[in-house]
Amino acid sequence: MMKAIEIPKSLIEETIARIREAILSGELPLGSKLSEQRLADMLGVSRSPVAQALAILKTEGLVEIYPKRGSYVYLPDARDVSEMCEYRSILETAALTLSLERQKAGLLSSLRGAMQAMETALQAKDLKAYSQHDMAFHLAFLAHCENRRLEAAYARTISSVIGVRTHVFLSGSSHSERSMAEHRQIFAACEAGKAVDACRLLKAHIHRLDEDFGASLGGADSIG
Amino acid sequence: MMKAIEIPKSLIEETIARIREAILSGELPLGSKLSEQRLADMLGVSRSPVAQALAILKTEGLVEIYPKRGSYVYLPDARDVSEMCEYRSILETAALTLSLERQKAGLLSSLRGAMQAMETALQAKDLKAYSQHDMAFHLAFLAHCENRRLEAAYARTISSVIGVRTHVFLSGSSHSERSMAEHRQIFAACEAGKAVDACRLLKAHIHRLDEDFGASLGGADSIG
DNA sequence: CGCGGTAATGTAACATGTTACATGGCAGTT
DNA sequence: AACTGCCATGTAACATGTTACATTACCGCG
Repeated sequence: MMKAIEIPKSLIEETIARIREAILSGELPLGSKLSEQRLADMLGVSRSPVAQALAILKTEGLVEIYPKRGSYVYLPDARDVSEMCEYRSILETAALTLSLERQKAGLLSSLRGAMQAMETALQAKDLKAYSQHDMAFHLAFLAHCENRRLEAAYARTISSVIGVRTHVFLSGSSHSERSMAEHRQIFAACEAGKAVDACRLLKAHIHRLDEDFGASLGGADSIG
Repeated sequence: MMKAIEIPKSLIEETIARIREAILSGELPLGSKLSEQRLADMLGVSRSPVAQALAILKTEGLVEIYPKRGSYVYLPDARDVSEMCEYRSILETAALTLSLERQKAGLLSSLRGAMQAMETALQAKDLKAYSQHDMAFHLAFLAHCENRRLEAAYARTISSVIGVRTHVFLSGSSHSERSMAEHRQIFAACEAGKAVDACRLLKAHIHRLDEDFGASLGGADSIG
């Protein structure tokens, strides 16, 4: 049987993905200037798809646009990060509660898989892999909550969190062992069906980024 | 003292606002086809700003884009509306809780103002005004929660809710008196500082749209 | 030395031209 | 009548040209 030929994504989608990736990986540092023309040249496309991509990334909070002057990678201050974490924890605890009600078995199975991968990565000291599976752990709540709007909203907001986390990682203010322990606790609460406890733990866990970001500001004035 | 001259908004912003308004008012019915060219002609602009506007409206969930084929006003089914309401109630109850913690006095004052305006509009049987002040009531929670991300997320999501509500209004399945009573209850709970009760009432109130939408589907097959 | 004006440059906003894709109808074949 | 492929049309994706705005540096003048 022949396989369907793969339809190439639109240039805009591709451009969005590339720029987002560059920001999340730290290749385009927080606060750095983005010229449509330069980005277009780098990616080998014209300015149109770049302009549209930046407009979309703005709605994700990853890019700030100053009309006629230029665009910049977002540069959160402590308050921004704080609000970001609070918002994220609102979405994620809601998703946790719903998925525990609606797809508990599937949720636990996904969480278990992510946790095992995290343990492995931690022992191998592979921080990148750890980070990916950490993300998978959190995405599991969204994948099983049976609300596509909530899932989409989370996807839209999580990018900027990852961007901050990359920055924190690069500045060396992260604590993987504690993080791992917290994930284990959250999982245990979910398994026991204690939604309220799980939410409390999850909220505290998410707000840890706040502290780490503060530490990264104090430790090294790497931003700006 | 001279007043600052007003800077004309960008065409894109203006285009977004116009198209959004047309959808929310029912001028462009749910599910109807949108041609970039026709919209550009109607608004007297070129296709570029229209294309960008549609891309943004897509992220708000107001428009669906099928590559190379055309764009359409969103056409939610019962499940979509259900998820929309659930998502909205997640954001709004979170905002209620936060604003009660952080700016209780300001919140109560805004709520009171909105409620009085609603009463007046109800007595005058001015449904349009009622609807606007109803919206102001709900926005008060967001305005006082001190989390700009949450506020922005709400702004992005509320459009599609309004679009559905317009449809419900037009099909005559709305119940303003009951709505008014619910707002009074929510306000009372807030005033008493009973956040949990207020959230429960608010959630039920928001999900009322669900029922009304169902009724509008059954009563008249006006969609599609 | 400070100030006002101006010119140069970078930038995106916007318009428009070109291309490729999706669709529907129609004709030709059986 | 049914099926097949072609063509006409509508559509947006993308590229590029043009314009207007914002910022900066500089220069001449007080």
